[in-house]
Amino acid sequence: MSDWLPALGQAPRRVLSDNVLDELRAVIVSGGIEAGQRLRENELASQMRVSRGPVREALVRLEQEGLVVLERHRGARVVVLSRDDREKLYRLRRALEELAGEYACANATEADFDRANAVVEEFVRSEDSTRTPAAAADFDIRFHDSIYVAAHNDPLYRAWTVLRSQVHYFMTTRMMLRPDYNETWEREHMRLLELLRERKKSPCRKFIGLHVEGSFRRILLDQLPDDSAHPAEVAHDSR
Amino acid sequence: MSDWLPALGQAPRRVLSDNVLDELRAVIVSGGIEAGQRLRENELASQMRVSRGPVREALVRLEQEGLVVLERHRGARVVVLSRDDREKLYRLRRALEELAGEYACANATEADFDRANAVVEEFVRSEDSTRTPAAAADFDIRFHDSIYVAAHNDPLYRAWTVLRSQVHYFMTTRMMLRPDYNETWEREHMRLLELLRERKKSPCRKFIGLHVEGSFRRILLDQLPDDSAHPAEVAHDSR
DNA sequence: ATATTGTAAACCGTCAACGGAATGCAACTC
DNA sequence: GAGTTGCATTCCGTTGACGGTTTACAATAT
Repeated sequence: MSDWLPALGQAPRRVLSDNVLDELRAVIVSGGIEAGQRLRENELASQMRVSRGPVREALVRLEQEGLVVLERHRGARVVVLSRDDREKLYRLRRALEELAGEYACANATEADFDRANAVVEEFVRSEDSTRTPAAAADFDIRFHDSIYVAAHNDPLYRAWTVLRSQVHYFMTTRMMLRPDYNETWEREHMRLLELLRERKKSPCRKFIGLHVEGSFRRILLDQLPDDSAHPAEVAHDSR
Repeated sequence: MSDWLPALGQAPRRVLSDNVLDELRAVIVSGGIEAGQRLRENELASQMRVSRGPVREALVRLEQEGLVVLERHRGARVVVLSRDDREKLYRLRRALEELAGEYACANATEADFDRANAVVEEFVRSEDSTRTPAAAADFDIRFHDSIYVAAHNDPLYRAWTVLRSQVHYFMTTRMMLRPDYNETWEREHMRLLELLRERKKSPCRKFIGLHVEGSFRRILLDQLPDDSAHPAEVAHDSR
């Protein structure tokens, strides 16, 4: 076997359902579809110029990610997260991410840190005008995802996968960009990277706990006290 | 609307892929298929007398549960868990279950406790001769699942779903039934139920942490020091 | 004999059509 | 007129077939 070639990474082996999945997820987490709205297989399929097969597969995966709720013979709806769900979500996220921090301290490589750092730098370089809530949420998810990757912990990453899209969705739809958002974001995430590089588990865990809780509180406090912002709910079909 | 009927629970609305999923999961977690073995869609479909559609859907769900690994154009294999994976799995399970205990203290109803208790009683009533590793693992999973149910925490339950089958699989394939297994199992789980009924979060968290860690250690210590028990691994197709 | 290339079979991804369940609306009853 | 029942439409679950990728094997060259 000859391996003298300049390490060309393996060719991407994507299939239609992968694209459908990515497209649907992107649209939903960016707030492009109202919560509770029905997702008709035929509609999605014809709109994306594919058959219903790949769409069905993507919907099953989206259900696993918690973005979509499937009911037998009744079709799919975009998930509706109650305030209670969101609190539980963040409490769980905190527990997972504290663990991720510890594992990252133990297992992260320089390449891992570089990838995480690249996200921060891309955020800093990005134009102010592009800083919509959706864009900011994207950056945040990408950074924290890179921490889970750096943990090199498969079961943990799979658990994060179950929360990630819901967190992303939640952030996009409820984030308010305060004036000090950019500065705070940059500072906290760079500090976290420093702590990880020092590979001291306990301080990492504490910082991450505070960071996750803080971001949740910031998002919540900018909002109305209850769910009155979501008056539509499920209700009768709104086509 | 008349609702005078004696509360007959909603009819089960199952479809073929549900049955395929349950059947496949049951076979895999009971150790009926070797780790790393290929799962051919055609083979499964014809054996279960369904078309490939429901099989494909079940396989996607099994991948989400971590029991199966899908590779594009290459098909599905039963997952192979390394010792490292198993350690990470149990560390994560511990974190989740500690959380579940706290939430169960806050949210569990009497009906929840009854259901959990029913599992313990069924275990006690069961014949000694039926206590195979697979049967014991079933009981254990059922009990702990009822704790997660009692927590009334959807995101947490979904995270548990991602681990449950792997834990189940792990327990079945590696458990040794020591002479004192029955007594220990009964005692520890009844004690846990007591603590939950007292609704004191901190003692619950501590007990659950020790319980999960203890069961992991018991399983591991009865085994060989490394993975030499799994010599097959992936390797070339063994049909 | 070893390594490489060509070839055929096996298998997966996708599609389109069929049958059945669910939903909404109209007709009907009381 | 309020509530119920029947009906038609819509949509989902399932199937079988087709095309492309992968894998295993045989043929060829070195």
